[in-house]
Amino acid sequence: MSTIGFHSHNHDQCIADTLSTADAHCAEEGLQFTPVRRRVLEILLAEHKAMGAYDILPTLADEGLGSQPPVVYRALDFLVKNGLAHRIELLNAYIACAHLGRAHRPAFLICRECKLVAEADAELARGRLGEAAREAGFTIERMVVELEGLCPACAA
Amino acid sequence: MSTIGFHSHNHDQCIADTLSTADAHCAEEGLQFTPVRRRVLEILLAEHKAMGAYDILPTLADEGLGSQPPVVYRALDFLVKNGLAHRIELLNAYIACAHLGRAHRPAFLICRECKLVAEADAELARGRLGEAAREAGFTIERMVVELEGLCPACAA
DNA sequence: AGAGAGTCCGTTATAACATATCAATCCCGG
DNA sequence: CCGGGATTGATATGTTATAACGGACTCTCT
Ligand SMILES: [Zn+2]
Ligand SMILES: [Zn+2]
Ligand SMILES: [Zn+2]
Ligand SMILES: [Zn+2]
Repeated sequence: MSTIGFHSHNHDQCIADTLSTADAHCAEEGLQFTPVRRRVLEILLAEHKAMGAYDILPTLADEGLGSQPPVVYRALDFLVKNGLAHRIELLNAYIACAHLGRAHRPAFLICRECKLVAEADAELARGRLGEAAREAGFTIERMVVELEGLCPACAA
Repeated sequence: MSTIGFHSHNHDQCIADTLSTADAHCAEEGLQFTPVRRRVLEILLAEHKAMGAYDILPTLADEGLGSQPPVVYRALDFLVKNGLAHRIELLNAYIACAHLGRAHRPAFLICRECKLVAEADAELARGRLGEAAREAGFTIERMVVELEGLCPACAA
């Protein structure tokens, strides 16, 4: 799994691909990909950066899609629950999933300088830590792995 | 490194040891371990659970040690900066360090049922994930590893 | 002693993030 | 057409965190 986000790429294509994959996924699963939900995903997709709920809200409001916090939080809950977006705990913010369609346990690389967020694979972290948890009798239900630091561009 | 928190242990001793280690550490480093700061650490030490700033505040207020949010946040910042406590991002809460004095990169096992938090070693997670970050050109400055699940007692 | 710097603390106000609740609407199968 | 489930609208509130300013104390240098 690559760490999309720090690599330069055709981002318009990246957006289009993700949206069509999301459409297909929701159709398959019988999920209602409503205008609010779709637009929130589009807004998140604009950049590979995390956005707070209150960053998203004004855009939604301008477009007449709802102007109160619950509207955006409900949409974000839907996206997160269905794997279309992820919540970044370190930032209290949300980001579109960069690996839509592929089952994955995300880990995040967060640049403290430019705020870009790349998505990597947390399975890579599980090995010995998973063993340690098992030895402690702990049942892992959710892993949060977030690495803060400097992306290649900002380190240079 | 053991995962203190889920094991039964002499907790009064656990508290006393940690406080005296903290006293010694602050003396060595020339840090001012003021009454507010010490009391906040004591409050955190009462249980191996994470507490929010606003859980701590009333106790402080009752004792005349400050009744406004900045008081407790400043104390928590001090404790976290100096390694005497850790912030749990998943819970927006704080916990006393269970491995005071030993250099460590903590990972947390958080029971969603009883809210106990155990501290394990995040180095265990670094191996292949660290490689992946390096390949992406990402410089890790801070790791947040938090595992939510069920502790042995609650799983039974 | 007095001036200046540094650190900590008290206080007010506000920012930022998130949810509870209830009513209205839409949509689809029976 | 009707009923139930999901979604949305709207108001209010709850929770977490910081900005900003001034006062108290201590230490140091002159
Ligand atoms: Zn892209
Ligand atoms: Zn960067
Ligand atoms: Zn620790
Ligand atoms: Zn438990």
